[in-house]
Formats: sequence, C-alpha cells, structure tokens
Amino acid sequence: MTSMPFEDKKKSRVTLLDVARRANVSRATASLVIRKSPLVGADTRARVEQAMRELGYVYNMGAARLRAERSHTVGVIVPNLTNPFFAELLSGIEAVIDSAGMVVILANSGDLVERQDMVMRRMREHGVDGVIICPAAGTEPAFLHQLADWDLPLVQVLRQISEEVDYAGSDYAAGMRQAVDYLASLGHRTIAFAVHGPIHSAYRERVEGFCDAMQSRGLDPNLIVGLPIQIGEIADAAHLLFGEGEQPTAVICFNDVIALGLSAGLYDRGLKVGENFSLIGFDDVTDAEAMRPRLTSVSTGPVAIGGNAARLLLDRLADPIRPSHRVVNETVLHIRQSCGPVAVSALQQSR
Amino acid sequence: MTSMPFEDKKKSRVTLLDVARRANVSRATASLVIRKSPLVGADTRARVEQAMRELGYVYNMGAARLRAERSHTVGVIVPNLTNPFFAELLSGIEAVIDSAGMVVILANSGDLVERQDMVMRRMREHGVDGVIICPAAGTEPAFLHQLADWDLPLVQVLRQISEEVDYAGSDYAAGMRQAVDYLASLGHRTIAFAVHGPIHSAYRERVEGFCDAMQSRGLDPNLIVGLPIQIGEIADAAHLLFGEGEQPTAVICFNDVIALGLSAGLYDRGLKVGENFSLIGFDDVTDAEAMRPRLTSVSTGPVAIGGNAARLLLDRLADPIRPSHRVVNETVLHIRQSCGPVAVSALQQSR
DNA sequence: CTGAAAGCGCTTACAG
DNA sequence: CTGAAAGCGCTTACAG
Repeated sequence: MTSMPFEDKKKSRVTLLDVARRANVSRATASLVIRKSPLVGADTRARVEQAMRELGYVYNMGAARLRAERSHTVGVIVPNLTNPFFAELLSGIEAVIDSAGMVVILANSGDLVERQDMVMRRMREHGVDGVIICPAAGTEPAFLHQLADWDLPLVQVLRQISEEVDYAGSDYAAGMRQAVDYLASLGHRTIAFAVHGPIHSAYRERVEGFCDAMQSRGLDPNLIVGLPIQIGEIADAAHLLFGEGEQPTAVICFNDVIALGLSAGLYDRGLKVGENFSLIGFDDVTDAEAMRPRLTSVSTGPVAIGGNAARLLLDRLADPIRPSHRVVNETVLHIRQSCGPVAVSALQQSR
Repeated sequence: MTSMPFEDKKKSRVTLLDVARRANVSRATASLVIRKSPLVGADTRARVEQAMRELGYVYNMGAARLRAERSHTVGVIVPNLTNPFFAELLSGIEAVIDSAGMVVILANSGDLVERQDMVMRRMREHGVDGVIICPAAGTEPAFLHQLADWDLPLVQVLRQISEEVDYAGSDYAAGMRQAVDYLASLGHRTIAFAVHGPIHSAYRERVEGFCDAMQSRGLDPNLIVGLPIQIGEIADAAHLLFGEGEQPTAVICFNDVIALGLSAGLYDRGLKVGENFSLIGFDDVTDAEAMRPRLTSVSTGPVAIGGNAARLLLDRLADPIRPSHRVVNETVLHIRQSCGPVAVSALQQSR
C-alpha cells in the first residue's frame, strides 16, 4: 500500500527536511502542516501531505518532545496488574488517554513503596507529562508533594494520600452504608465484615463506612474478620466467620475476590447462600453475574473511575495551577441473589 | 531528603552540563558516568554522582534517545484489557521488560485491525524499540511483514499470523488433546465443544486440536456450539448444548470465561456439574480454584507466556538478524472437580 | 581518562 | 504564508 521512498530503503530514516524538500517548502512549513496549523494554504498542505505519504514519513515524537517539552505520554502506576479490578481501571484510563492522542506508559508497583520510588524515577526519566497513580499502601503524603514540587502533574486514583492532589475514586463509605441498610432491611442484625490485603485509604474508608453504618443502626460493628489474600485460600478460611460469641447471619465482603472465595467456602460448609446465609460483595466485577447464586454486590465502576482519573489529568495538564479537584463516583447496590431474609435456622446450621 | 539546587527552583531543568560544571568535568565525562562506563576513575565518578544528587538531576531519556536511536521503550498491543487472561499476560510482560530497564507503552486494539493500524503508527511515532503484539483477529501477514521491513523488531504473542516473526504462545492443540483424553478415560463419548469470540490462530488451533483428538479416538467432533461473547449471557445459552441428535455428557470450553458461564447455566438447568455432567475449562485463570465445583481446566500460563514474549523481544533487540524463534509452552491439565465418570442418567436429565 | 565540536529531528521566535 | 537560524539535552567520534 504505502509506496517506498526512491532512495535505498536501508538509508537512515526519512526526516521532516526530506519531505519539505520533496514538497518544495521549508522545514518550518512542513512542521506547521504536521501540527495542523491554519497558517498554511490548502494546496501547500496537500503537497506536503502527499510528500509524507510518498516517502513513508513517520513523525518523530522524541525529537519533537525535546524541543517542545511535551512528550504526549502519561505514566500509570498500579499496585497489581493481575487483579481484574485494576485491569478494568487501566482499560478506562487507556481509552481516554488514547482518545486525547497520548500514550500510556505502564508500571506495576507491586504495592511496595520502594518499587514505587524506582518506577516513578523511571517515569520522570522518560519525561511523562503527568502520572496517574494508585499509591502503594504506606505511601507518604510527602512523596506526592515532592512530585508536585517537581512540577509533575499528578492524580491519585482509588486511594487518596493527600488532599492537595487531584483524586478520582468512589464513595466507599456510602457503598458500605447501602450494603448494611439492605441487609438490615432483610432483618439481619449480626453482620460480619470480611477483609484482607494491605491497609490504605480505600481500606480504611470501607471499614469506617461499615462501622458507622452499623452503629447508626445500633448494631455491633466489631465482627471484622481478616482473610487470606490468595483467592484459593479464602474458601478454607470461611470458618473464621463463626468464632466465639454472636453468630453472623450475613457477611459483607471487602471486595468481590473475597465474596467469590467465601461463597465457595460457605457452600463447602453446607450453607445455602441467599437462603440461610447472606453475602454481599464489593466492586461488582463481571464475574458477579456469572456466579451461582448470582452475587449481590456494591458496584464501584472501575472503568468509569479510570476515565475520570484520566480526564482529571488532562484538565490538570491544561491548567497546572487550578486548585485540586476530587471526583468521587456514587456506588450502586446491584441486587442479585446472594441475600435473603434472616433465617432462624441459620444459627444452628452454621455451627 | 533530596536537597534542592541553589538556583531558583523555577528555573529550567538541571542538565548534564550543570552537573558537569559542578563536578568540574566535561559534559562528555558526566555522560560516561551515567552510562556506567569503566573508562572513568572512581573518584571522578563519585564527584559526578554527588553533583547529580545535589542538583536533583534526572536523566533525560528523550534527549538521549534522539542521539542514540534507542528509546528503552517497548510497545505492547493487546486486543482487550478487561479480560483477566490478558491482564495476566501483560503482567508477565511488564515484569521482564521492567527488569531489563525498559518501559512498556500500552495500547488496546479492541481486536479491530483499523484501530491496530492507528495504534501501531502511534507506537512508531513514539520510537519504541520494538513491539509485542497479540494481533487483532483478521490481521494480515503483510501487516507484520511491513513492520519488519521498517526494521521494527516484533514478536507475536498468543496468536500467530506469520512464521517469519518471533512467536510466544502455548500448545493449544495439545491442550485440547489432554482434555479429550481425560474425558474419554472417564467414559465420555459424546463431547461438545463450546466456543465464542473472533476467529484467529488460537481459535483455529483449539478447534483443530479438538477435532483431531476426537477423530483419533473415533469420536464425532461435530458438536461445536457457538456461545455469546458476554459472560452474563452465556449461562442463558446453555440450552444450545442440547439440540437435535446425540446428547453430550460433557463439554470442553474454549476458555474459562465460557466455563464459568456454562457452569452457572448447567446449574440453572438442574444439572450437577462433576456428577451428571462434565465440564472442562481452558486457560486456568485464578477463579477456577474458587468456583464450586472447582473447575478442571487446561492451564496455559499467561504470565509465563508474557515473560517468554518479552524475552524473545529482548533477544531480537540484541540480534536483529537472527532467524525467527518460536517458544511454545506445554499446557497442563489441572484436574479439580468438574468432571466425573459418564452417568447413564445424564441423558434423561438434560432434556 | 578528559574536552571541544557536531549532530540526532524536531519547534520556536524572528524576519520577510 | 515561508525561510534561515538557533536550540532542546543528550551521545558520539575524534583529539589530546
């Protein structure tokens, strides 16, 4: 399709000067047509564009960025690529960055601050115009502030470390309230909260949201149980829900990974989820619909959050000194089949 | 921690010349210490490194690449970010690219050749040193060859379009044989194959692998049923397994997404997977362990494949003219609970 | 081991 | 609208 240059194919790359010469214009003019300047006439533009096509010219971003101090590149740092939740987030980011004509440089911090430091340095070396980061657990506000001092536009996503930095997330506390209210409306009074993983703002917001919601209904918020991080081990830890004292008739999960694991573990114990035990997930990933019973889950919309984060960064790039913005999505409770009215028989069976 | 330069912080970036001056060496010498050349003495090196620290110097990849014609950047193009399988693949790629000191530029083709063209052009503009691509369905060999003509090092992953281009994948056909053999050993004779999605080499290899394996055992390979692409709709399409003619007692799934959906759909129809109907997945994603019954699945190891692809690219970068290589992982059948001996009662129940 | 010069491929004022 | 010149921050020979 593309015709080859007349010269030897092995010769060095074709440059803007080459196309300028072939189109009988100056290098500056050729540069203008590339950047779609209105200053250049239609016929000249056509000549230059044809020359570009004939020579197989490809724009050299690297050279342009050096002069223009803009790389059209944004860094994205996530703690984990393997979790479908982050994959969906990334997908949302990529879509809007791409449609802005920019490109994403991806890195995985492994939720480790030391790796995050490294990765961030690499991003700076590559001259990213800005970065979207889901900060590793334990990230200090000073870390983010230093980046801001270096004039690196920054947005936090999912986890917030500093109020001075743009943030896109979801109202986790409200989501917890929705879950608690729903279970309470079904008559549940003893509700466990199943958690795992590193501790960060999203973790805290969920726990606090749960506790507040429980307390405001006069319920005991202290049945918080820690589960393994590996999904394969969660099912076998389901017994942890039923320790000393009051036995729960329902459990709210920190995320859908736990919900999936516990659903299996409760099944293994002979409990019928949705009938004599109730289970609510959090995040509403695509698997929720495919589970049996279908998982009732609080939807946080990772793709949308990613899109919001990307738009925040674009806005920040356009106006570096505007005050910091926060965009916090509403959660929605997606009711399916995993919850039911409290069953008197549940207590006996759970032993 | 990092001390600020003495000059006004708002001044333009600190450059290699700045550190050279502060360390009382020439710019060339400073450049050598950055690139860890053995030519420079230990004390000189120390002086330069201290100057870099004091000034808060950050290496400018963009400038370096312009001169050195190497960007330390690799493009990764996947058809879909939302599928956990690709997320795991990406994770494997990122890990080895990162440890080679390079960075990945990510793009999503949406499995559309037109978008793939765009994305590829953008990668070239950004001067990637090479690209790892899972080609969109319908990609022509000519597309890849053209890239090779342009001296862009390339590796295909998961899907192979051209034998002249490096490839990292998995032996899908052998995996199908493992699945068929296992079911046959349990006494199954009428085995369905459930597929969906766009048609590409990995699709064809799986279908052909299934057919060959069935035929070599004298079984009828024609029970191939097409299912919706959306996971939420798969369950409701489970009845498609039971059309006219011979009723299957087992189904092999094109991937775990289908397996998850069908598992739910069969449950909805009152079939007990692992007891009166058998189900085998393909890919063995992490959810397989958390399902009930636990999903028996053919493991392809996406993280490992991603690592292989990245290593192939690194090797290719080191030796651009070596002959094309292929690395094809063995699959392993991970037996869990979703298959059982053929049950005579299955046929009645499935109606 | 170190220095001075040229150049990578663009964009940016500045004149015309 | 177009041209000639300088410069972005490095690396690369080439001398010393």
